[in-house]
Amino acid sequence: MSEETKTFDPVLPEAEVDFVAIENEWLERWSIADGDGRTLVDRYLTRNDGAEKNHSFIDGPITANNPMGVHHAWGRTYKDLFLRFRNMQGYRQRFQNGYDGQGLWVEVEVEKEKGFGSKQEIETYGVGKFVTECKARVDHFSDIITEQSKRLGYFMDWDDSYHTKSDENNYTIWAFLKRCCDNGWLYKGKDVIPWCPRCGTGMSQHEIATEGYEEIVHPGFFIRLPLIDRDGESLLVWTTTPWTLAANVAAAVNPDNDYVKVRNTSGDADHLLWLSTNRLHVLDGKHEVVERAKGRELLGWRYRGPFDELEAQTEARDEHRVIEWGDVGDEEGTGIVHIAPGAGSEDFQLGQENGLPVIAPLDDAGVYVDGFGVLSGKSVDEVNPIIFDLLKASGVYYKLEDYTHRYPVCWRCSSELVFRLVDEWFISMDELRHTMMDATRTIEWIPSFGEALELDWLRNMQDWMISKKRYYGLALPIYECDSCDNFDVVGSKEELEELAVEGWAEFEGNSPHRPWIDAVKIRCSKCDAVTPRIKDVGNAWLDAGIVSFSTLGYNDDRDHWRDWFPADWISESFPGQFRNWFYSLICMSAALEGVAPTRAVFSYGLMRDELGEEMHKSKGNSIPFEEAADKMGADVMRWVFARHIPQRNLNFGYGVGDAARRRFVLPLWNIYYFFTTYARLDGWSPNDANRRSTNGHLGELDRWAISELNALVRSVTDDLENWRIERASEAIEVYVERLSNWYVRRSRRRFWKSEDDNDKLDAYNTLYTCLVTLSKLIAPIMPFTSEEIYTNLVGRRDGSEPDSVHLADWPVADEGMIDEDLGMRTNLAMRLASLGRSARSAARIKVRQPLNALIVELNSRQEREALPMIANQLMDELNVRDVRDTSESDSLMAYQLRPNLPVLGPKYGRRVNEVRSLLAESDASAVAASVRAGENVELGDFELSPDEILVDNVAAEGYAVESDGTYTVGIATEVTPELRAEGYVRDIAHIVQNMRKNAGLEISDRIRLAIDAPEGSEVASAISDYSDYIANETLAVGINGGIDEEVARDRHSLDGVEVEIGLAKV
RNA sequence: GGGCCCGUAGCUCAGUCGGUUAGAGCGCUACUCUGAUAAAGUAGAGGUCGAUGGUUCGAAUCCGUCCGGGCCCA
Repeated sequence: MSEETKTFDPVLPEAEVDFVAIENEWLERWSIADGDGRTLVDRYLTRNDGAEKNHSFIDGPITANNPMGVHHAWGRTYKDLFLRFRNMQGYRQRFQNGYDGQGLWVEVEVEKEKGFGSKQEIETYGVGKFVTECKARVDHFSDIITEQSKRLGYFMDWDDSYHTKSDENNYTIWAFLKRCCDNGWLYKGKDVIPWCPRCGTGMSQHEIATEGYEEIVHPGFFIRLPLIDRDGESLLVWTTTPWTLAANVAAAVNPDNDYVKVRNTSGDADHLLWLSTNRLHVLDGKHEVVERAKGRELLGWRYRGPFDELEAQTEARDEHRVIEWGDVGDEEGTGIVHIAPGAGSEDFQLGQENGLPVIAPLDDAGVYVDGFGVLSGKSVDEVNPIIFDLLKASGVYYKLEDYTHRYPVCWRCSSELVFRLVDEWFISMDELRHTMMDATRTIEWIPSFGEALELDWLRNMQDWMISKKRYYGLALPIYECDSCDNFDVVGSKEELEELAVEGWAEFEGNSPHRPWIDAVKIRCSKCDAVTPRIKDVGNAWLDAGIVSFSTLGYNDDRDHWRDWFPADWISESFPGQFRNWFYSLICMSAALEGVAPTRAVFSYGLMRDELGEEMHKSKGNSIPFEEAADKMGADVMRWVFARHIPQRNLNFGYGVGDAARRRFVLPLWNIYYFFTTYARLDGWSPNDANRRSTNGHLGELDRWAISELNALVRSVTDDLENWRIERASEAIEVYVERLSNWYVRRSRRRFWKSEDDNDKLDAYNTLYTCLVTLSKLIAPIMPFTSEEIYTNLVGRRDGSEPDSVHLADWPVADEGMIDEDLGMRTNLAMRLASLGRSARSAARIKVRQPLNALIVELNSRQEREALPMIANQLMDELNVRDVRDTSESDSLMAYQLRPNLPVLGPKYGRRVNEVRSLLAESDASAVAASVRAGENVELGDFELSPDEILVDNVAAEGYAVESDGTYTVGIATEVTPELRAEGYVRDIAHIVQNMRKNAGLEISDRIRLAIDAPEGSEVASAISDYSDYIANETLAVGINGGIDEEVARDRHSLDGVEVEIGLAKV
């Protein structure tokens, strides 16, 4: 096929184009294998395989527990677009997606499916079956997310996704834990954690913070704690959890607060009560204060506990005393707090600091253990009445009232949580903390406040509790000896095989999960006893934190690992990640290698609905990903994400999608549609002959478009290299807007009037270059639309260019094409044209009516010199015969003077105000003349140079004047008979154009015209004087030469003169 | 109690290394333009730039304090 016959495929106008259908077509085409069995995605992924330079990305694993929502699409868009950008730049990259698929979250969902309500039911069902189903669930949803991601246009090596449940991941964590153990960081400790008595499991702080609080009415229960060495005196304490009283060990006061001793003056005067000065209103009856004291004076006082007779109180019985705690407030209760270290998290901390005994009253089902008298064997939900009775009997009961507060509940079954003492395994942070903080400081945090957030967390973090008493998760390779106090940690599968003394055959062939792994036993390294693995599984953040090692072959290909570690960047939403993934990633990297796992962290905020409300399925305001993809399209969605400032929360919905479509996608498409429509009509294609400028040098407008394009390439590249995606996309949007509303609008006639073939070729060439380059710039953000445009313009015709925009090289700015002066004067032209239109509008003279002159007031010599170069554009744009600057027509303008503050301020300081008033009093036109002439101006004590005074035009005789504070234009308003005649002619041409369009004529159809105007009228003579012009404008081959088969006829009134026009197709 | 982010038009948000009359888009109103046409342009209406004190010739912008919203930690 010869070059001449190649043309672009027809393009649908925006009103008819179906972007979603285009996206689905591309998904299809991208997945079709070529002759070598490779799809376009394959070719994209391997594009830079031989490249020297690489750019390493490590994916934070997505929870494969449910289908992904639009909020995931947000984060995945960032990942995809930065990967695409670097791929086009030629960097060798890894395209490995990650799936998080171990831990309680998965268990919970499977339990829901099965209708399980407790751990017991899992045991009964069979741990093996249960774990197998957990794995199946993860596989199921990772498949779904993979398909969803493809729909988003996310190009990844989907067959190579890593899974945190994989053997490799689990065994690499073993190696990490072994290292921790060797360093002496791993230990077994106790902690009091929130616990669901019904489900029999602990809750992490994270699980509670997310959704686990409800308004609950509890007893607000006041009791007396009689003081041992102060007869008749008691501490008054208050609690909302009476069941914890049996575990009471101490009472806490704030040493800085004020306390009082009071006597009841209206009733029972026997008991003197101590409480906070600010809590006197909680007392029943009338009271008098008999003593005042600071909290610190109460410290050490011993008291009799409410349940001292219980066996469980043996250790604490003689220890009950008042201790200090700075967090005790006086906003609720009595200002004296009952402390039960075995039944409250803060109580436990305080107990540890004060060396208090710990009394743990509950078993894992929330039932009192032995040693609690009548309470033993009773559930925590049923003991309140018993406790009230017991304390009434012992005389310390004071009063009971209802108290409503927010209290943690189980996010699964809504049971009220209790706090329970458990054995857990920890990694000590004492030695790691500083390594981690140093590593954090080497990372570039985007946004920068991320560093402060991470450091804040690291400063305050406690030791990492890594164990969980559950079933499906990392099998902690800890073997705790029953016979002595030793424990061993196994660092690899091979090591385990070597150490195994029983159960290996049973385990072999299975993943290192419960229950299979539990069959294997080793010998205690200290006493030789046969030792089983502890039952606990690992904290899920171990699974995600290890991936900078496990996915890069740390254990078996160290060179490969070194090639890709540390990552150049990672990216996740920041809420939560500072104490989760970022934390665990940094922790494990610091522990194993003493360095940061990544050079940069790019993070972003939360997605909300369009009203700023949190998205919830139950609220009905969440948007399923598929629905959004079908309704707004992936590209529009991605553009919304790209335009958003990442660190801010994103209010997302169909409204913002539609705004992005109208603001950016449609204008871009319109340019593309316009270009291809005319190129097809003219048979223009980008062959070698057509791609050369036949004029030798391009005109002002073309050079501007190219100059701005190169400036755009430069800034977008810089922005993307520095993570400023919102600026890159904004710059592209601004460019497209100006290309559309200045370049194309100003150039339209060049495409459809063949007055100058060379000029027309320049226009095609220029717009072609702009569109092709734009398609590459938007390729990372909008993979579908860019591909559609690029392949039509380039991919299917030019063998020297890649056939897909996703295989194209990222454009490099040609600095030589960037002309700052040209940019300045085009901005000036746009500004002056806008002011000119405004002036016309104010004078109510439409643009179609030619006028004689536009006078402009400029601010610098540079601008005055530029004016002749943009005069033609202004004449055309504003339909005026002449453009002059005020230096040639002083008398037409009046002046107003303003001080140039940025110059004067630093020079004169507070005396600026004197200059201001002197200027106001001066002879404005005389000063303006001096400024214009470049002469200094003397005002009072000041001698001001021309650049220190700004001159505005405020009025003009016979001119419509507009000013924007920087520039002023005046447009001559006189309409001479000659100008009026030209106006009529343009009106008629316009009417005919509309008739052509309404009659359904093609743009290139020739016509015959019959125009009747009253004889002797100005309109009639204008028509005959300018018949050539009318014919040329409307593609008429004859006017008033008689017409056959008329297709349109219309009557119009021009200045009250009736004109009738008939039109026929040739 | 501590750390961090945010507060600008009816809505969504730019702007903030101090500078003259604080902007855009959407929405509303009027007018104009029209061979990209369900686009575009011009104008109007709409603001205590959260409050307050300070620094400065000059503060939406810098600093202090406070208020409100949010995230995290305790």
